[in-house]
Amino acid sequence: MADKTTVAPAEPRVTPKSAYHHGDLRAQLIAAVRDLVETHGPDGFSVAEAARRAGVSSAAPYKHFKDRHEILRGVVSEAMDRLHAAMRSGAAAHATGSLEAVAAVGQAYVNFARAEPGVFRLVFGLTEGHENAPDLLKKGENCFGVVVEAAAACLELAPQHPDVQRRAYILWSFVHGHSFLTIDMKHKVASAEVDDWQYLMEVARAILGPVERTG
Amino acid sequence: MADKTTVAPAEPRVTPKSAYHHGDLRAQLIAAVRDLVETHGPDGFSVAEAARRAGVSSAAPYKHFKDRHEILRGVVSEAMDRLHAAMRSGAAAHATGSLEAVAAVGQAYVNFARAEPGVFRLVFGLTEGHENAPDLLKKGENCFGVVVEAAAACLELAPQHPDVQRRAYILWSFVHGHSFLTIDMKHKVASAEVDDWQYLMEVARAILGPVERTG
DNA sequence: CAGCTAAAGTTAGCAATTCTTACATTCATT
DNA sequence: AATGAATGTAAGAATTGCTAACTTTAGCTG
Repeated sequence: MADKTTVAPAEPRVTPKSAYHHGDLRAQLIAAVRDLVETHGPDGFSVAEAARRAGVSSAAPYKHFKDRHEILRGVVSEAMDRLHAAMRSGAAAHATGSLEAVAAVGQAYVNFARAEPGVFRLVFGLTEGHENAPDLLKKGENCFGVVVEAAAACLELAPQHPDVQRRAYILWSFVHGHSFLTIDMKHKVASAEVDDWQYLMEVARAILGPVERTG
Repeated sequence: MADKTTVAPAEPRVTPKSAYHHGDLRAQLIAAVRDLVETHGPDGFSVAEAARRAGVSSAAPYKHFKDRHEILRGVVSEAMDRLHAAMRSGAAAHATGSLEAVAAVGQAYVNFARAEPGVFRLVFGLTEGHENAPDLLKKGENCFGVVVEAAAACLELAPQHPDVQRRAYILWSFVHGHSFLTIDMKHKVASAEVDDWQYLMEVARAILGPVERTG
């Protein structure tokens, strides 16, 4: 029944010839939910309100999504695609192997969190969506892969090297935590956007700088 | 009206003489909600279910809490007290000024997240509770204060020193991010608890180690 | 082009939830 | 004992998640 809809068509036929009943409701619902999550918080969202915004009845969404969680997963999936793209283009804006490239990946991450705190929180706060969604897990790992690649280039080691993996994870942890703390309680120390770059460079230098073997 | 109940009595008269109508419902509701949040996820909680578990009618909770958000805030407040205590006792278990003391604070943080992922997520994922709750903000800053103190002792500087603040924030970001990533997607790199200490020490060393002035 | 099928939408409705209002009970103090 | 405030219940309004049954339209086929 609703098996193929789980993964999402990804490309909604771009332009449906003559506007179905509605057009393509799926994308519009995801957009509406994204907006709701952003303005009213991750829990201040309802399928009914999303349907209302899309101009359809409250039962229509269930033709496209199994349940409310699947809609949220759709939002998360779309958001992760954008996050991934932002991270990649952040890295690409600097010389391969430079600390700046690493910092830029982190900056893209933080920028995303700042720009869409509600969605960001949803992406990483979704609990019951993650288990049944291997595609989301993979997208998460792809994002981590961008960090790994930048770190590997910086250390001039293979991405599979455990030292690279470990350091990349440390960097990711910092950026992830910084993003959350920033949007959560906008701590004084990390209030201004200007500070981000300084922080990111400092941490990248501290973690990737002098290679000291552990163990 | 519901002003004094915001902060919570903290000690509920210990043992009410002959069991009021109920005993002390407030603490029991918080406990029930904490359990629900832990088992069914942060969103899988309902006032009705909590009341059911406490053996009272579904309207009873509203005599103690203004609305469902205030109950959650109660859970968060209680959880932050425990987190704060754990962090302090973690630091106290090691020599003042040692890197181990810093790492132990982080370890306590991570342990909490692992032990109560649902509550942990609730504490830092609560959106509509934070604005109207300056006491929660303060408790959060108190937790940060533990990190600052440990870092200050380690660097032999005053806690107010900007260098201390900045480095403490970086450490906190890492631990915070690591905690989230661990419970979110239990990334392979950070699966075993044994790794925590190694990570924490490595980061503490990298951040607090050689004092290099920035700017 | 008629006609069939499946997709995509609607209306109606159930069960559950949040929160309010009005009422009942019990504690604690005088 | 009697009263006032705290604490509970019962009942109900509004909203939501989701299902069932029905209708419309798109797109294919003969």
